[in-house]
Amino acid sequence: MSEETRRQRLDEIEELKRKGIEPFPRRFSKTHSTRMVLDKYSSLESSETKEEDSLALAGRVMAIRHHGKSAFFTIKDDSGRIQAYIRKDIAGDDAFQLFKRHVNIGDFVGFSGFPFKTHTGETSVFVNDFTILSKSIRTLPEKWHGLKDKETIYRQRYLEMLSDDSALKRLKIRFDMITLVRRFLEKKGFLEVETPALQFNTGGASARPFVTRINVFDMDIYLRISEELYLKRYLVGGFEKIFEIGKNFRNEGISYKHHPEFLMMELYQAYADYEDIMQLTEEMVSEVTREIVGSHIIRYQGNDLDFSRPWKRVLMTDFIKERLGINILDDSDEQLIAFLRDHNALPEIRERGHLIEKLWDMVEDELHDPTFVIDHPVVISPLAKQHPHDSRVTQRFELVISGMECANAFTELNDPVEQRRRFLHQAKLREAGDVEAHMMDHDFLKALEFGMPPTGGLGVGWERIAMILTDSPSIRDVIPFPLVKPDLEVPPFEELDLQEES
RNA sequence: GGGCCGUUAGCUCAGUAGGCAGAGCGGCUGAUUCUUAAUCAGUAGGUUGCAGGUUCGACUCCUGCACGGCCCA
Repeated sequence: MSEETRRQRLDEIEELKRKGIEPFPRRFSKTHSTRMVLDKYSSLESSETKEEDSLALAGRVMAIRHHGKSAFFTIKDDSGRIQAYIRKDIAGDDAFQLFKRHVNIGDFVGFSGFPFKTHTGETSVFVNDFTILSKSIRTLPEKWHGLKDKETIYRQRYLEMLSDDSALKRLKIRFDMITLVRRFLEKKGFLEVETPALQFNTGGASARPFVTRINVFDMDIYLRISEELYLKRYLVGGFEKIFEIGKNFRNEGISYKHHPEFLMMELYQAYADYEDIMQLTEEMVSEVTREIVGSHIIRYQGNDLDFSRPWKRVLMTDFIKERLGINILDDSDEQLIAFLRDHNALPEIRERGHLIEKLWDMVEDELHDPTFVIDHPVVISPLAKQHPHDSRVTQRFELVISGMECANAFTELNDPVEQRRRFLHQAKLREAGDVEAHMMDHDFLKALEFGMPPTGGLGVGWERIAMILTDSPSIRDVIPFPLVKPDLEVPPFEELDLQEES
């Protein structure tokens, strides 16, 4: 097993130290990335060398092809891979022996040399000096098939990153996307702010929170389930255009589109309504996807999604009526229950809001192209302002892409009396056993009573959009270190190594 | 929570009617000064996820558990 290989490498490290060679030196002066060399010297002719140009590169050894007194090897850095060629007569006996005897796949190395192109036309670096930068004592995943085991990929994502260039690219897209969002919002005059993640009263969404313990107060405290109620306090305080990008935590199931800890972006704009926010959302998501994918058509899991503007809008009430024949505003609770029972989808809690959510769940996945689902019923929207033409619904929209809720927004409820009424209704639901109902938040109500301007607000689950942009089937593919049950197996040899070698 | 599938060398995977556990990559030794999944010769490496059961004999059949995946709720 690899324990043998590991043993050999540990011995090798000792051997190097005895020879006065440091297996873990402190720094290396690198002048070029692999990308820079490939870009700069692609125009060389085959077999052409450019000895006058001096290069210093560093990276991880990914492949070695020994040829007696010479060898080709490939290194990888964060810009890509390049081939290097080391020859005894050029690099010298010491450097060549060091390479030949002591370098393995997985080691970090640094070398200087000059560019050349092989007979077969591959841009390479001819090594004239060589050093080890960090010895690896475990064997890397297989060079051709890479890492396939999902469990290992999730538990040891670094192995997927270092062995699968497309994994690196996928994760980079996720982070690039967030950078683009920040740039877009700054350009629009939004200020990035922060709100507490530890909250005694967590609200702003229908979800079960994580409970933890704060020792100085000897009290239970929650991890936030949304940023909403604190961001609105900024509006009360006088900020007009703000956003926050941060982790939220919901103590719920894990699925291809749910993860207990996820990245949420929320944005609030004073004096705007949901119509303004819809325009902003469409512009923002379009710009970000265009920058990353460069097309209005995005291939996702075998389907083409059309991001061409303007995006379709459907009334939630109409869409459910059209697909299921149920009118969520006019039909009675009994009619909704009967329908859900017939479809074996009756939720545990038979409150109207839950019935409507369930009916919506049944049709949500029929929307593929980006679609705004608008004007949700008041009963499922306790923080949204009512529609001026129909007090049973709110000025709210959800952006659905490929059956996933990617964004949620509304004209924010800023009437403290109405907000109190909504909270009271939620409190009743909680008392009746609805663990996801909103908590009464007196501090927030007090803030509202000082006056909050008319405001449009938005929440975006960018990780779901990242799934689409990277054609990933699961949200865990764009979360670098997803939650997995801890591996309780303790390696038996930890103590042994230290004792034996000191 | 339910159903289905998976777990064999560091990695990717074979395997048998229930009868000595295999290959490739990687490692080690040697040959090799333009290779590129380099090649050639040799070689080491296994608690077959864990615990029980059936059996003369279990990687294989049965039960339970753990972890993971997919689907459903």
